[in-house]
Amino acid sequence: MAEALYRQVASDLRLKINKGEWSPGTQLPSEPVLETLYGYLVGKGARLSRNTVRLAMAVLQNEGLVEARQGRGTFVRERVTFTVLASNEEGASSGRTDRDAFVAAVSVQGRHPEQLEFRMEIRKAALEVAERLRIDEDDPVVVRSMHRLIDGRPWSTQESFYPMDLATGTMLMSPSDIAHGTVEELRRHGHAQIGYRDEIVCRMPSQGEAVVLRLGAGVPVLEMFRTAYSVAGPIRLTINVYAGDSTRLAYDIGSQPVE
Amino acid sequence: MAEALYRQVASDLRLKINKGEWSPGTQLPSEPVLETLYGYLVGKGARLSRNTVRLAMAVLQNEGLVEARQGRGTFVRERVTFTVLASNEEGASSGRTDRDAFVAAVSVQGRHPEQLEFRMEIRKAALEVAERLRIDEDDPVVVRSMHRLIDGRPWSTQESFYPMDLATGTMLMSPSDIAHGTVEELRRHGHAQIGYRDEIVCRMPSQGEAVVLRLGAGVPVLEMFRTAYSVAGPIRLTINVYAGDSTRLAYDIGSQPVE
DNA sequence: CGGCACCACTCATTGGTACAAGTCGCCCCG
DNA sequence: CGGGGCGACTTGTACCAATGAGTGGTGCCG
Repeated sequence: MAEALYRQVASDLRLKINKGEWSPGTQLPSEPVLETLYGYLVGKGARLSRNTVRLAMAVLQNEGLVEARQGRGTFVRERVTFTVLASNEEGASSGRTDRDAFVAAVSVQGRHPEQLEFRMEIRKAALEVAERLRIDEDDPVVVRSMHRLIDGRPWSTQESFYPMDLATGTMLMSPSDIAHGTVEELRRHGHAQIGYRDEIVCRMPSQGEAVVLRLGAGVPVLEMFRTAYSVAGPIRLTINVYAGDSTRLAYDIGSQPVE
Repeated sequence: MAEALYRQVASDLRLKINKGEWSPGTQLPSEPVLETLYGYLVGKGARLSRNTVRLAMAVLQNEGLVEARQGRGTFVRERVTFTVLASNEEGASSGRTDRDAFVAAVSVQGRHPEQLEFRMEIRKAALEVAERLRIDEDDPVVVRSMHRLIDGRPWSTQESFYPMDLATGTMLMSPSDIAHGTVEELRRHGHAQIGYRDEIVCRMPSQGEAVVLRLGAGVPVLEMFRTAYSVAGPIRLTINVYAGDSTRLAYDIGSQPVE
């Protein structure tokens, strides 16, 4: 066997998509059509079985190239990306809120931002949280979380973790948004932020994430762990999970040339 | 229908893996065994069809949780991650080479680094390259590329693009490694690097990348575009493609607390 | 003329079968 | 005792069939 039939079909379809022969949004031929269309691979006038065609489509879906909608058809996926400049957020001088920062950044790129489902709760710290905040596992932490949307599409989830001893007596314990922002609120209580470390990984989404972010098959997520520090140590851990197909993170390091 | 059978099977297997009931490296029950094992989902004493079981396994493979090897079995995937501190590389003071930086960073984490397949060629600039180097599409660029391995496993590919006018007359045109490093070589020719911008995206690998990096199904890649600047403008674009399941990028922004 | 029912088409799920191909160990034969 | 062959077991590929379920348009009926 030279190469599996379904791989040949997938490769040919992939080629057509990458060459722009089928542009984003285009509907692919239906499965029965593809059966006869690629029948020549096994013989003149022959047809492929439906399973073989579906295996090929599964490959492309897992690559995030196409998206199947039951009852409608299969379409070339189209996604626009939003760039997050992650290196100059949370400037010491700014009095703007986190919300404002997000709204401003998105609006500049000509999109419509939204923040949803703001929640505050108290949880026991998981291992990856405890390690970064330098507390013990299962120590209580304050969690403030939300979802973000761009142009009505789910884009990212955010969870911020604060050590209990820092949060007590501050507005961080309030179950609503803070007008002047959490960074400023912590500063007012003697925990001025001096910097942060971002750790970035990519992986396939969990089931829950796929639902919340409305990710199709074959779309990975970008996960960012931001540990913020005061001079005394960690004051916050923020975990952002971004839809991988519509997010670009940017960091400016050192000096940038004048434009 | 409550939920598709194959999804129920996948969910249950996923749960067992995540709970650590099956640790990394463990062999999963074979397909025929799973058919009977989960037969109870459709009725007492019943069996699932092999297709259903295989669909469930495909889900887990696409999530990067397990890895099937023909003739052997299906195994819980095990991967260790390597962290790249991307924010303090290429310091102006260091005389170290790029190679040394990689080797040192990996060795510190107790692993064995390798660099392979060094190549130099001249190509026409693709759009994404031309935009960042601020040259015209199809302008010639010097490309220097390599693969990197950790503990004998492919880990990342790197391609560095230099504008033709900067590279001519420098060692960048030589088809071999530069002892003092490319940053230093450019500085000697009047193009001192003052900073860079990193852009990070994640996506599913192309077929070629999956082969070169030996990625199993369901493993995404992290792609980093690093545009380096002198005071006059862009002097280099480096594109790194990392195996997503074994890479963590880190950026330190602002001050870090003293340890 | 408006709304609803139905049909035609799409992909989704599940069942079955057969054979190919890779891996490994056992057993027999030299 | 050593080595090769064979067989058992694994996943991979390919086919067929039937039914479920979502979408959209057409046309009939009130």
